[in-house]
Amino acid sequence: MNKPERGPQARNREETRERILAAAERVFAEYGFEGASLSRIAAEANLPKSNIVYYFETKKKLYRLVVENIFNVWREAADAIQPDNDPEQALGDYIDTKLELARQRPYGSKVWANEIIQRAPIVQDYLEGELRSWTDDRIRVMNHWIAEGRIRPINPRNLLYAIWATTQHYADFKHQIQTLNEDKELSEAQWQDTKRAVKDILIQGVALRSE
Amino acid sequence: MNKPERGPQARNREETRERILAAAERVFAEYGFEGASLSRIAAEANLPKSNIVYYFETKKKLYRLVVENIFNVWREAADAIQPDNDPEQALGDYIDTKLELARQRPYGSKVWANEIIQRAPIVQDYLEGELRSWTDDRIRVMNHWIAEGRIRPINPRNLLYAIWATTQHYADFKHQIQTLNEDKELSEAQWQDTKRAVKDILIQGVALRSE
DNA sequence: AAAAACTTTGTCCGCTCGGTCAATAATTTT
DNA sequence: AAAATTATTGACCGAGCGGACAAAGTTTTT
Repeated sequence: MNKPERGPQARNREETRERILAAAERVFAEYGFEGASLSRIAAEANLPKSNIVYYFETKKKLYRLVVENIFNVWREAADAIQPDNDPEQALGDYIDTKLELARQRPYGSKVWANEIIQRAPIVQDYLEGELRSWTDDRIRVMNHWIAEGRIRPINPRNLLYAIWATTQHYADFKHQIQTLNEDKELSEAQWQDTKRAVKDILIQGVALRSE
Repeated sequence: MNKPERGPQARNREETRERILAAAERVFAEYGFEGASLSRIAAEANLPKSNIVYYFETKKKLYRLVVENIFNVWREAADAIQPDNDPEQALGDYIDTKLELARQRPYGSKVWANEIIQRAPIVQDYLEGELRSWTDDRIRVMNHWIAEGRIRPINPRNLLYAIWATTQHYADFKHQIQTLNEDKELSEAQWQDTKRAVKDILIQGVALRSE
């Protein structure tokens, strides 16, 4: 009856699950939910297809886990958006972290984008629950900043969307950016440039003119 | 031999093609290239599947036309980005037009997003040809503006990406925005707000501080 | 009005899909 | 070491896929 004794089997089980999840993130990102096939995911993970089904039961359940993963990562990135923090600093940190995630986890971002483009057929409940309350919290903070005259009175919702759009663009449209960069990945220096430019544009957009 | 006499047949032919293209835009947008099926497109267009094949031969060719359509619409939207125009006016107009397109042609935008997310398996040649030269032209204009000290010295490429990302976000992530808006479509007033806010953020981001 | 060209549509095909299942192998519990 | 549990895998299934094709209907050209 006692399972959680973490024998070699349990460890391997977790490793295999992670490997499948990583493969699934890549494949879902590049083909969308319907376009991704279990056999492609299996090939990517170097496992037979039946093994995937054994661990995750259905394609839909596997997909949901992938989507929830990226959402949770993003959620943590906004930790700095708190009433008492300096707005420009907090938003700058948020943008930095978000861009870093676009760089490190582009597949997750693409899966999310795909799911939303297709009108969230699988995770709509997530949007109406966790995403909505999380977003409302951040907007409340930004309204607080505006009330205190610490940033320009810009609709926080549109500001938030601008941040999301701009940062995630570097993941979702990575291929286009690369093509427009002579087919080369962005260099370290270009990433630094990008972070500076994005913050520059967006932060100056909300900063008080008097500064 | 003479065909272009535009009899009732020719007119009907064009109507049918347009109906299929419109249906295909919607279906490709919501399911991606692989997820979209010819039978779904056919059902959406109220035609038998064979008819689609008759007019467009293959799914791929039909898809390409859909993608080229939206690209051409977007291309025209940037007409105002010319060296002699006022930068803030020109960029503001571009943003306005781009947002209006996000509102009126969300499906086209979604198809484009899907194609890029999936690394442009069908239209890569387009990216390397028309998109690249078009983009370089705009960047040249913006560098000209910077050299003349008419906008802040922000990397034009990042600025362009910020504009694309932010405007297209309102099409591609329309469903998410709607969910965060109490499941209601944006009202006319909200669209006006959005246009103002987006321009406010991005234009203030490039505007000279001295103004 | 006969012939030619174009359009519409139903049927059919080989293939891949998500998922089931049973056989087997490996590990853990008794 | 026997029994029970967990993990791995190949064979298989009905369904839907993109597309080929031929028959029938319509329009245009002779």
